[in-house]
Amino acid sequence: MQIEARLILGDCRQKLKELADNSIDLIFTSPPYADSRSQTYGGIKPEAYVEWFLPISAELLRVLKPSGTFVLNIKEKVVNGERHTYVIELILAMRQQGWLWTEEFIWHKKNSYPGKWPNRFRDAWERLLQFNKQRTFHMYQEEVMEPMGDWAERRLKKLSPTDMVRDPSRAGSGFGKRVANWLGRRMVYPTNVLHLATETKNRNHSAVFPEDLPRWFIRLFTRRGDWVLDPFMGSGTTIRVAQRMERNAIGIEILPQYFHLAQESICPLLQTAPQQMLLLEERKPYDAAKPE
Amino acid sequence: MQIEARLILGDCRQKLKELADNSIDLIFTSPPYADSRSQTYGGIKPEAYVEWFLPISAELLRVLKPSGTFVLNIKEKVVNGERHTYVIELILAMRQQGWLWTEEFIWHKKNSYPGKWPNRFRDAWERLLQFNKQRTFHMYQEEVMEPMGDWAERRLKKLSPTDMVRDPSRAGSGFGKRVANWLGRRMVYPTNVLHLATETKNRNHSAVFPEDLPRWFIRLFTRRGDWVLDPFMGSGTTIRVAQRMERNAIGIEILPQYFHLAQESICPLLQTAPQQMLLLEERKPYDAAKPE
DNA sequence: GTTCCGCATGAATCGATAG
DNA sequence: ACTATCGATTCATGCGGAA
Repeated sequence: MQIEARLILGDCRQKLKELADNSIDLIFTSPPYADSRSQTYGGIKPEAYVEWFLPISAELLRVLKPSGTFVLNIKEKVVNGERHTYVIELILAMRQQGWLWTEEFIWHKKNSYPGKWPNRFRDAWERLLQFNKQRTFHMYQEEVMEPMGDWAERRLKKLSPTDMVRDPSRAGSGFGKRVANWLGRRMVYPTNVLHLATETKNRNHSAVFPEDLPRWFIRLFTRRGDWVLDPFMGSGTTIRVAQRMERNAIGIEILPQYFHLAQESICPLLQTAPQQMLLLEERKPYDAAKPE
Repeated sequence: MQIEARLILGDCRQKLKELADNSIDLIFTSPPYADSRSQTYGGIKPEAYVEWFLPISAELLRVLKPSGTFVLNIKEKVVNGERHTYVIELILAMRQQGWLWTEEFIWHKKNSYPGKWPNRFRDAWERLLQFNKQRTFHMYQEEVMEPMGDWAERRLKKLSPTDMVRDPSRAGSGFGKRVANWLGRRMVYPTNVLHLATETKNRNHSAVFPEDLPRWFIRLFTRRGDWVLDPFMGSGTTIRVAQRMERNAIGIEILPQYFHLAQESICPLLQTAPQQMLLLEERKPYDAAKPE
């Protein structure tokens, strides 16, 4: 299978227009937060954030396949002692644009060390907003299953008669369990809370998120050969992971230094390639069930 | 110190008006979520939720001290495959009312409701929205410090030793022995992610949050003798915890059966008291800082 | 006294079926 | 078409009794 990694240097507000309609399976990105990276995207003020992002999300809506998913990693800043409202305003505005706000995952940053401010604690979580074009979309839940909790060891050792049939007599909240279904089962489906540590080892660039984060969503929402897009590539974490997982990937980055960093890490053998289109070798089949 | 627990049977939309301006230090509540408890508050439709809540939050703004805090436990439902927007619309509307949206804590529900669906995973978190009247408010951060170590895992299990004495439900359960392990360990400030399991033992009331949840916020935002308010008391978890921690408390509940449940659990010795004003005995001084 | 084990239960959601 | 009801699915926790 030919896997392609297409790295584009430039402003995604323009470059996205070059992508075809309905061509992307998963968009995973972490855009510059308000007021940061002021030299690149013009130092977006929190008050102007929604207005700035909407033309971009409109393009993303266009290029995403109807069966595809857009995952937006974002967290609002504190401004004047308050959490700013630009993120929740963005959700409302994107729904007006036609996006469906399917779910909000929480990324719990496990190793964020407690700090101290007079009025608040250390911020240890970020939003992962899932948007879709349609109510039905591709989701490969089995790919992200996790080992069952310890309780299962003893729980499933012996099944009592009531394990087979549970009375649904409890009005409302009762649910009939079929513990027999769990025999031989070692894995369970995850929840919408992700516990991942932030990566601290890489000193060349400040990684916005750990590789496990895009990996989890790429597993969940794409298969080999699908297309992954990150319009704010940064140093290329999403694209690098996608490429390793044998997904086609498109990354857009406005800052040359980040672009080159991404280029180096994504295709070390082609560092000097003048082309932005990098064709990688065919790879052996990738077993999604086996962690890398 | 005289500690008061005032339980009010009725609709908080009316009963809140009887409370004095600027008299409450902490409001901690979990209002009926949209479409639930339909027989009491009229089964608020998600579309009408904000309109329904705003008169209540206006009263809460009036009764809260300028130095006080309002913590709102809430989570949006899924409607037609999407997360509904009434919660984030409520945040925007409450800011228009004059509230400051200071912070959003995450309650990670370790034992979330089971289930399997083709397009989503189990919902394992809820919002704890912190609102204030002013940028400066009372916050006693040292009261919720935790031992360093597995602080990411068993966050709220770690209470100060004095709590063991003051809180009968904790004492004598083998819990005190572990306290010894914490002594001498370094204490750190927590983050804005709380890891707690829902309590499944309570059969009388269907929608209880664990006692550790109000306890944590009561410690953080109040001192002994302060006033705690829960306008949607339910079976009285918040008020019961507040009373044990020697805070004055006011609870309002519309459903007689919940009200009586609360009354019984909050003041077992005065079950038959016709009065809604319960005056408890004077207690010896409580020193939260000093372990015994 | 511990440890182990059985078991009920919980702010759920989807798709199909019925009115 | 649009709303109401129903069955199916699923995992971790703490209590209480037993070993």
